[in-house]
Amino acid sequence: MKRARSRKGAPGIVEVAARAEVSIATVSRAYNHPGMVRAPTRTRIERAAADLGYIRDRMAGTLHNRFSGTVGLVVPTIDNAIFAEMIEAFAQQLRGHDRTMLIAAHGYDLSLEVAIVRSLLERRIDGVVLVGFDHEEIPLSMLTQRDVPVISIWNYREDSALPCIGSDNRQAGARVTEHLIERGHRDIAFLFPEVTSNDRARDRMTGALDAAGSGGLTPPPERILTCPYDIGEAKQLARRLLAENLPSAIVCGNDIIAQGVLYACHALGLRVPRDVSIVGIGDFRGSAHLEPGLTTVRLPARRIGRLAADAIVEMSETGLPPEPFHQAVDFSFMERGSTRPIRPKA
Amino acid sequence: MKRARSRKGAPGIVEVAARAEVSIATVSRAYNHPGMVRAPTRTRIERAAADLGYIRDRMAGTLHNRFSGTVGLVVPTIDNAIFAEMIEAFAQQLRGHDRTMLIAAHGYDLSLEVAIVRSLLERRIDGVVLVGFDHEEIPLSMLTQRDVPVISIWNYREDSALPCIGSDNRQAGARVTEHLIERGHRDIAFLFPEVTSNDRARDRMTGALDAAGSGGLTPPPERILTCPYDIGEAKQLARRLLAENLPSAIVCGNDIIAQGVLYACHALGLRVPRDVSIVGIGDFRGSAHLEPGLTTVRLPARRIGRLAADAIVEMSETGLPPEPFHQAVDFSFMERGSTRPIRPKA
DNA sequence: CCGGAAAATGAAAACGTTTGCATTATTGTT
DNA sequence: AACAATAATGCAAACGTTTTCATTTTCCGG
Repeated sequence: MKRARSRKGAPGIVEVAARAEVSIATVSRAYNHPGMVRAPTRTRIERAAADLGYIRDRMAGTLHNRFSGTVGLVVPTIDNAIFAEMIEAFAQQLRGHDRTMLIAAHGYDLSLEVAIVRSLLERRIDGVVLVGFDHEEIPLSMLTQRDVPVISIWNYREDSALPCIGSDNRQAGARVTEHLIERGHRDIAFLFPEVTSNDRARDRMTGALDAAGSGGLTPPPERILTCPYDIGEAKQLARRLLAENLPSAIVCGNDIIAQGVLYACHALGLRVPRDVSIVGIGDFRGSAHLEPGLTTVRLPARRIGRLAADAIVEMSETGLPPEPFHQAVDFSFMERGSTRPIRPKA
Repeated sequence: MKRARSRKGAPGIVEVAARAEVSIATVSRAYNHPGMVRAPTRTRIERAAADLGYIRDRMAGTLHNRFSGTVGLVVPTIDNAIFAEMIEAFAQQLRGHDRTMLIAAHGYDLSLEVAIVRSLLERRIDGVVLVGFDHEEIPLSMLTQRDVPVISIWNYREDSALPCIGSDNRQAGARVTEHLIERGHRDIAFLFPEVTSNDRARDRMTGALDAAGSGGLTPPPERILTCPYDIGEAKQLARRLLAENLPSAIVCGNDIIAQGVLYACHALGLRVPRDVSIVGIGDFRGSAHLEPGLTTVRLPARRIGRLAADAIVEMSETGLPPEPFHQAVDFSFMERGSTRPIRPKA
């Protein structure tokens, strides 16, 4: 049984107006268009508000305005090193714009996204940021029907239907693979997460495999493995792979998998990079400090978060698509200790 | 210049009511008290709503109700392995209660908390969850003045002023230290994060040092170091410590520091646990899979998140303090490969 | 088939703001 | 000092719901 709490000591705009001896309209303006009210009046109002401990009710305002000052962020998961970085940067940048973040995770279950977007819409968000390009049709149409700005982040495609801010994951996958090929590696294994309904992983894998092809390599099926996003499971999978038939190098779909693989090497007494080279993708916090440091590609998570915040706020204010519509944010290749050149076997 | 977007195709309750040929009151009831409207009517309404693509505006309802269905979570940072786990569990559990999470991070700057709490209050949250016990007076009083439920999570004290759900960090600190002492370690170094305005770290350190004292140890000042929450910096700090004057064991304030220390050992060619034992606190994702596995204390992050969600929702519904007011959630000691017993030097 | 109780529905008044329009105060100009 | 022009303020009508109270409909036993 719900019991409504009494609105004990919460003064409203009316109380402030009374105390400052002005109308509520003036109080409202003092907050929303400070330039419109004379300095002395404003001071009186500020004083009154402070005395009373007034906190305005933005929800009430939202009713009249078109804007709630709240932006939705929908991610696969919060509990992920590199998303977390992006999320934090996004939230912080939003605060700078006097906006608040509503966040929800769907755990890679796209069908959950519709419920989530719906719930966001019920809260009258000013915009939504989604991760990647794989989405169901319904949530997208719900958003466009209501003219709520949407952007896709993390991945980049020059021809995406949604405005996007992110790195080209195909290139990232290609980059690390090329690095290995350039160094003379020919027997390369590929460990990627499940790619269904995950365009980032899919693009990375495509990029990696294409690069292999361009390098004259055709990795046999047993060299292409699906691996969960989890250090422990990656480690276990890698142990089997490494024990059976050691490749000369391993391309990992992300740094977490790479970390698992590296630990598997430690556990098996294999030396990295002497016995096997490892590359990751992402450059998670800590990847640089592994022993040896992980060769990987740095995805600028914080930058993407900040840019996304700026873009979605601007879109909600102008009502226009962002400029540029497709924004590629550069990644950088980080060569560290986990890879080394090999002489091709004669 | 702001340009208000037109409310293009967004039907309101009025449109639904018209199409279903009932009054708006009935539509409202169909959503909020389904039992109150006859099945055929309800079906007509649902049909109409679906046809129109109606999404209710909870903000408008909030105006009349006391509740917004939104709960605030204020954390030091989102970008932290173990908080992220808690956050995700919290958000998920909230969704189960048909609530949404507003989250904000203050980056260990408590003075920011007041701005954050204020901003939450402006959004009419139904409750706030804070991390730990170190808080400024103002945000707390703002909350109590408005009768907004608050709970503190993560840490536990049987006499805290705020209701709390968390583990006893003093005990956690003591537990890992005792483990080392029991195994014969006498020269123990302590690496803890800055403890000002961080009661969790402070309690862990207190616990660790107390345990040392009870074990007859009085660690000299050069064995007690302050270490940032960062793998790289911890690694660097540890390199110096280990090179100068090797202790037989190291107690780390959290698993991130422990990870840095472990990498420092690898880098220096020290074998763990042969040359030095390491313990952490937290049991972050991945700590089990390090080589060697990290001996640590598992703090049940997800459980805390879930319990917190349940508690804050219940408080907002009943208006009563939670039961129990002080909830200790057990941690478990995880003995793994990073520690070993030593024979005391004769 | 009726009367009365119970259940379902409707009409209208909130909720706390913002803003268009009307009104009043303040300038600056001769 | 008087007048227009302009700036500051107030009044009252939104905004999209929920809920109270009154009214109508349904249900049921006689």
